Amino acid sequence: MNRWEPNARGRLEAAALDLYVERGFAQTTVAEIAKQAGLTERTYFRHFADKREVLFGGSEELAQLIAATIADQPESAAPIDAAAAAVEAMGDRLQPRRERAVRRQGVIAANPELQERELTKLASMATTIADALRERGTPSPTAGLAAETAIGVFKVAFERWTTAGTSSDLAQLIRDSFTDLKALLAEVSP
Amino acid sequence: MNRWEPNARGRLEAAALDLYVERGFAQTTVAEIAKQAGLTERTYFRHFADKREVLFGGSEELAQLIAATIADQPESAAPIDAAAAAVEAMGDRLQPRRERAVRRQGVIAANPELQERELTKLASMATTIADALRERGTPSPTAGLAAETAIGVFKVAFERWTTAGTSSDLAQLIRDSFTDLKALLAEVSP
DNA sequence: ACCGGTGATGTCAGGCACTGACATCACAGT
DNA sequence: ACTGTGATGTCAGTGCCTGACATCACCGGT
Repeated sequence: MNRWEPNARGRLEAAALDLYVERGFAQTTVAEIAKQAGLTERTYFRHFADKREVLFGGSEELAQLIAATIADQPESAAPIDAAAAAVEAMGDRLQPRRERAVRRQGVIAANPELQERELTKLASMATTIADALRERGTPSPTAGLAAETAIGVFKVAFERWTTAGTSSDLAQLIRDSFTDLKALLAEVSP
Repeated sequence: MNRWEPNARGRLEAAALDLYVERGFAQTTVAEIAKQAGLTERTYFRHFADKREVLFGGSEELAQLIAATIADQPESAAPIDAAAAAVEAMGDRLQPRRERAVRRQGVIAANPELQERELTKLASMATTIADALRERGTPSPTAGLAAETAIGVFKVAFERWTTAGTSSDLAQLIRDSFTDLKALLAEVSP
């Protein structure tokens, strides 16, 4: 194996997912992941900040998608609608990767440390949404609230998606969940 | 110092908060915390699962409060109202501890690892709320959505509370945030 | 007053995540 | 060929966290 084999990062991601699925997150060492990818432990830590991060690669890309989607919304769109559009766009982006997403989610569901990291990523996306809303003039507290709400809806829909049959459509589940939420808040006491 | 000095757990919590505030989370070792509390590192790890957990002591107690509050709601209360009552009860519980909460929040705000743990605790509370709602007959997806929404509101209100003046009332801020959210969703496109 | 059980603490050894410092290698442009 | 640049390797070290076992204070029974 040449020292300069291309795509070291991708090889590390693949090796890690395989090993985490095969023998579990806690039972896998970073040294093993690196070895399977034909690299050393030290190199792993040059590509990923810690043992968990290797499972959360595309986050920055999704953040960009969110920001772009909200920026593209017409001015007339209400903040919550713009936020909804952003998470729907995420749904569309994730849809083709459903099989990998399910596999990954299995690993995450089996390990609290990984769930913790996932929550961090979702919170970061909420921040991205809120910032993008403020960028187009939404008042700060409103933006935060809309973002939190949108991410809450996303979490519920994503959970439904990964545990449902192959044919389910994430973006549609997101729309359904939003509808549910509106009904929920409509029956609230004034 | 006697080996059996009482309240080892409390001493560890106090020592940890002091040291984390004084020199930062990363620059503090568990051994130092233990020493300051008159204990050994090994004993620290018998009381707390890891270096972060020492800052999140009252979580189980809050979970109980949540469950009890929701169980006490009249049957006529809508799910979202029951969830709101739960987070308001949390607000009342935290209000007397505001000073400590602000201090703690400063440490957490300065460290991503601690923010990660905080998100985990909040997610756990969302689960507690959802379970309590299901217990009183709320359909499962509705319960999850109401819980996520209530926690989202709590986060926004808590943020306002810790960054605002001394006189602010957390429970009131929670109610205000809920009102804001209703307004937000009322202007949504149908 | 002794005595054994019980639970909290101490001691010791070790694995593994993660980091800093420095060496080494492949490749690109000159 | 020469040299700079960036990715990788090597090495040593710190600190988090755990298992196994010893030790200590207290409590209840005798």
